[in-house]
Amino acid sequence: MRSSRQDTEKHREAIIDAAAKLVRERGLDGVSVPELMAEVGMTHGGFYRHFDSKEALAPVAFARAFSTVDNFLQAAANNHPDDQDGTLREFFQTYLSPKHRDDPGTGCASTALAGDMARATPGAAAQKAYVCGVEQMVRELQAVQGSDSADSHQQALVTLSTMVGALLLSRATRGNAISDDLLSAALQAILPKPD
Amino acid sequence: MRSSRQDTEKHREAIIDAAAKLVRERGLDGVSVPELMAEVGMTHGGFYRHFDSKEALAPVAFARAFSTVDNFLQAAANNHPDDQDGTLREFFQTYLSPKHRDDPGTGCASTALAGDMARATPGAAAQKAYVCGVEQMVRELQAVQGSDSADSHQQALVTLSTMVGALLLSRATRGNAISDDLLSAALQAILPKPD
DNA sequence: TGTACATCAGTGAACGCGCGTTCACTGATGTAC
DNA sequence: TGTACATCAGTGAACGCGCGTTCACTGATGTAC
Repeated sequence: MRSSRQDTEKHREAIIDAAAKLVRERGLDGVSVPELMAEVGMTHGGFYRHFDSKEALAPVAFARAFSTVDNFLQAAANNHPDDQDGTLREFFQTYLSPKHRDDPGTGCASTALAGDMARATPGAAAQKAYVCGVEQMVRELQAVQGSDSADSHQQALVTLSTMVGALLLSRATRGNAISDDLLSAALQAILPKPD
Repeated sequence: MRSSRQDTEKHREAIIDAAAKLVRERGLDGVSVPELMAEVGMTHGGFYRHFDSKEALAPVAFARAFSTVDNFLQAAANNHPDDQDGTLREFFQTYLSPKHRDDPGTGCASTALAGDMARATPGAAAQKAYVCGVEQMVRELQAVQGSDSADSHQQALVTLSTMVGALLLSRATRGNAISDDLLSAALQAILPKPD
């Protein structure tokens, strides 16, 4: 029954990947250990060979969850080399799309986990991972959005707030007209103005 | 042991008030029936004289939770009669304050419940109450913020998104420098420009 | 390279716990006369 | 207004359930020689 070291590492990665997805979809409390392990085709007992507790998994899963949104921005940047406006445009359009709204499991962790972190114990490892992810997202946004003005940090914070707020409200109101309106209104507001 | 009709109604209101507060602090899943009833000085069994189930309480508690933020705007309006800019200024300052961040139980329901509703079953009674509350908040914001332009509805949606996003991210990053920065950056961005 | 043995990844039954909910019971309230 | 009785708000023990976690066990993997 014992797995090889390679398989063990693969299993650990699979657990983290599954947790990163499920945690964004349902929150940490919404994912049980048996359920998580079933997702990767194992039984619950094995979980504790990889993590001391469910709590110990949280920061690792959160950090993994944040790596997805990086891909959003990087993909946009790759599609528009040396074109910051084009990069931003694609990034914003992807972020504030019905597709992203309807698929939180593969989407932005800042938005998906914000509600949980707002209630988490400040200073816990999970929150540290979350704050780290948000700060990195602000830095990346700031770098692409404009290093020209002195208040580019503030600008990035505002843009992120609008994005997170619109996406979360859009998810929360899904099935109603206002859900789409929130996405398109926010997109209009943050899209770089054409010259 | 039987309560009078007056007392019964008082108890029901106390349960709803307590639920409206606790649900904003910890989410619906974070509040147990025994805990809720203890908050109003009763035992859990009596809960089911007032509500068929915990699920049936949710929309009622949510609707109650939304009445608080109305007071934010109305209080600001009362302090600045016939002064929309002054009203908005006070409203935004109150909303994006460390005090509001640190006290979700008495604060805006749109923000406090957004994370839970993003994961709720669309169309459920709880979500209907939430959507209703958000729509009313947009309407009120639109009325105060400016009926001059044709896209005042869009403007209200964007402002709400920024407010909700900034407040939620600020809560989620509490204890870190970025938490205060998010509030002040968003406040700067949405405050009406002095003439 | 083969062999003997220790290691340990994963299994699944079992634990204590708190949850939402039920229900027999109590006794003050409300009603009928 | 008084009295007899039905009603029903609230109590608290008890239910089944799923949770996080533990642990004896299995047997393939890794290691020592």
